[in-house]
Amino acid sequence: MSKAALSKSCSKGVFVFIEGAPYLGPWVLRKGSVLLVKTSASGKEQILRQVEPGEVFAEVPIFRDLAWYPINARCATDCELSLLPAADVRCLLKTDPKLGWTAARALSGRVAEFRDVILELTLAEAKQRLLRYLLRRLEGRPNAALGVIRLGISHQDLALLLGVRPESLSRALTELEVSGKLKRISRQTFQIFLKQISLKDREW
Amino acid sequence: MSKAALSKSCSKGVFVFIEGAPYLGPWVLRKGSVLLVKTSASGKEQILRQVEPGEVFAEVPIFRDLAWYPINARCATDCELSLLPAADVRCLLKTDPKLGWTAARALSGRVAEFRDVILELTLAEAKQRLLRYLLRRLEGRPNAALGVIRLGISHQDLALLLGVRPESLSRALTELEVSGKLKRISRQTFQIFLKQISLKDREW
DNA sequence: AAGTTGCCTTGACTTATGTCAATTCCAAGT
DNA sequence: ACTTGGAATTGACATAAGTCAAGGCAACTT
Repeated sequence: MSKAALSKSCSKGVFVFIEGAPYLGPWVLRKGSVLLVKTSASGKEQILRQVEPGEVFAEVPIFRDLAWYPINARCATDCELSLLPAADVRCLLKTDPKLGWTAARALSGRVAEFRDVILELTLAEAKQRLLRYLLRRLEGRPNAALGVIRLGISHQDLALLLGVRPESLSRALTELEVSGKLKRISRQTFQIFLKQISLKDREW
Repeated sequence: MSKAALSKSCSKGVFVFIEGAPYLGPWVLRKGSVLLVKTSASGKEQILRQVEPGEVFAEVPIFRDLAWYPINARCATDCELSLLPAADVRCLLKTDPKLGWTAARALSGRVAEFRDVILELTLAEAKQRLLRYLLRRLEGRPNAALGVIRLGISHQDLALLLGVRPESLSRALTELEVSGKLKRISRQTFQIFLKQISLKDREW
């Protein structure tokens, strides 16, 4: 498999690509955290996805034959990335037909993810969304019982991810702290008190 | 191609399948309108997609190996449907490797759709969402210039689709009528005055 | 035709979240 | 240790949308 992956380092705040830039291919995030952001004509922003190390992003245009990246990708932290050149990927997909099936599996996962984001946005309110985000972050970790989270993303960006204003996020955090569901250790670190979290907080 | 499609007729309001029911396979909508609905634990509902004739739905579980339908499918009107049995579809996908590629294309379209729904929900407010929905319905039609729309969906369901309460939809409609952007001909039919619609209404 | 039923609409009110300005906090650099 | 600038918080207020209750309209039944 001659995957000619092109490596790149980006520091915090830098855009890996912006909306409308020529589509070079999907990226693999090796280290750090990347945010996929859409900016509206009126200047509002929404973060569609927080990419974790090991994940692939910007793979959809491969299948839709788009010549441009449809969104912006900004580094939330210093990052290390690899570009998988579009031509190579397309070639690979043609030669090995089984990869089509693999791709379909991956994309169906993305559909499910986005479906959940939609439900989250419409069925839960801001405070609950924040709590559920923190819980999800806990689940992904090995020592989930401990209940300590390092955000790894600025409050501003987290607000965009949750679809609220930074001020609202700030208020939601203090409310959760007052109600005993979490404790702020530092701006980036929280302790979550799982015992104080009811089923209603976890469910839609 | 031995597609053993199983035909079925459903009348308005009937569920084609409900969340948690054993996964039989994807469906093709031949006639009518089907709504894919998620119900939250607290009883709130959100419509994820309005399926139009000719479209396939509930295909994601094929690729995710789900044994149950993850959402509800309700007929908004009397419908005619065909079931594509899961076993047959899986078999077909194995024998013809090119289909994996086709499936990936279809799924990437669904990802883009859902991405747009997320942006719509977070970047536009209710009145604008309604107007944009109506405009989208116009575009899909041959005589788009005419500017007349038949909803084909109850106001209640449209509200769920837009992620608002029926009352809010009602108010949004009257506001759009007052501002001269549309005229209610009947409860189901509207005339859209394209000249009165600014760029801002169309953009995010 | 009158009555019934199920939507849709309207009105009055509440609540969540947005907005904008003023601080305060914190971390990086001098 | 001090300075400084960006980020986070807080307060006061505005507004979109939700809630609940009442009324109206239209289609169907008898």
